[in-house]
Amino acid sequence: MSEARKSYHHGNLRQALVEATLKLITERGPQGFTLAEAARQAGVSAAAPYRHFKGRDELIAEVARQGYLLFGDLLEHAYNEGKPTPLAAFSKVGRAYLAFAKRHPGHYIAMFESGVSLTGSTELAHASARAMGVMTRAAESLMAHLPASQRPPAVMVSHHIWAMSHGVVELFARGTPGGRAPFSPEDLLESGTGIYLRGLGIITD
Amino acid sequence: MSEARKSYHHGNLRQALVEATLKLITERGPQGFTLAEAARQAGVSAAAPYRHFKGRDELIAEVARQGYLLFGDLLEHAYNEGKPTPLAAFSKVGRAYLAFAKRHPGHYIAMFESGVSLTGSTELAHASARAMGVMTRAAESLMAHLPASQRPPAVMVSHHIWAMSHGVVELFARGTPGGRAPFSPEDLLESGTGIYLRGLGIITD
DNA sequence: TGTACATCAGTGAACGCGCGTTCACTGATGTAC
DNA sequence: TGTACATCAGTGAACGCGCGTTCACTGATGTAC
Repeated sequence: MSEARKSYHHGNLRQALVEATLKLITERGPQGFTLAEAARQAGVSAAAPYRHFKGRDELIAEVARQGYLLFGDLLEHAYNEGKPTPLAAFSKVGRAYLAFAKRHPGHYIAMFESGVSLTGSTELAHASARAMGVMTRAAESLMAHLPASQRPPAVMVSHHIWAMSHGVVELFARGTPGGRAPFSPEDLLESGTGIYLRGLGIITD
Repeated sequence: MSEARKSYHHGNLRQALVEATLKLITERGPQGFTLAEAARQAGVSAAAPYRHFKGRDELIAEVARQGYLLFGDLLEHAYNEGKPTPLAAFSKVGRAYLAFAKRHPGHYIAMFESGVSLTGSTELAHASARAMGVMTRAAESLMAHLPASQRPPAVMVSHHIWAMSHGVVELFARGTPGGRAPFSPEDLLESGTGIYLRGLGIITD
């Protein structure tokens, strides 16, 4: 990290700033990050970032954008077009959600806790919509064989799952409030969605 | 707000600072709050808060503490010792959770989004544990008549519900990410917990 | 292949700002006698 | 009831700090001919 540059030009400052931001956000939270500190970590003067970003907010938005892209990719990969079975694929998506939050906390925080506005940028909105679309598709194929009368809208189901996943991440996978929980985040999410799916009539035993 | 004081002494500066903090947190987020601004809103010099709090963090912790107390009271009241039925009481608790987050956003943010540490203060930890205890008791009485073999631990169930509630609040009841949702937060939480309870075997139809 | 020149991506100094915190102080209040 | 005095809860000035941002600048790179 922050090797002394050989040349006057950095080479890839834009991405270096993104990575410094990830590190800072992970260590100090969404507000502990400053443009000046990111520049410092990239081994560059405080004015340099302005060659690549309009300002602080645009840098965070870029981090969030990259986060949504990666998130979408991981969810797509986990879903794998619903193979081998819709239920197995759905479970994998849930696990992928939690794994993403744990392995990429900086991205997760930029996406969901930084106050970044999805309406601010078309690309951001698009990246976000794609990721959420995977969850909705997973819910849809899961319910394909339920009688229409007892089949709630797929978007609603994906929102339920999203809410529970996000709640587990925020309350139990991070440092603070629920910290002393007797169950791991993974167990909680797995058991929670299990009960939920039984309620939907998708699991019966 | 911030009436000119008549006297040299404020009278109730401590609580006035708490209220200014609530207002600031609500309007600008947990980090948009500053001690200096809170003092200004209370009509007092920037040094005055130090007569009542050691510093910024202690003021936020006090706001969180009051929040947990109020939260606990509201949940207790909603639960009402499980009357008229455990199921009805449980539903009321869920609605009370969401109502609290909406009606007292400043408290909610201080409690769950400010990074305040529960281990920092015994009183805080106690107030928090009491509020969560209500949810666990509600889950317990709800499951009292389930056969032991298919009855998950009450703490686990209350964590599931807590996670889903928190997720709904963060994603759909606040400004940003899920903003454009086709369902209200209330509907989402109601339908989500309904499906979950069916999965538990508490609702059957 | 060489050269002139435009453009790009940095620098470093400077700015104004608001914050958190400390300090010696002073006005107001409460209490002992 | 009056007075002396201790304590409490404010003031206001000052500090050091780091931030975001702008600006004229300069070294490095790319390109037309």
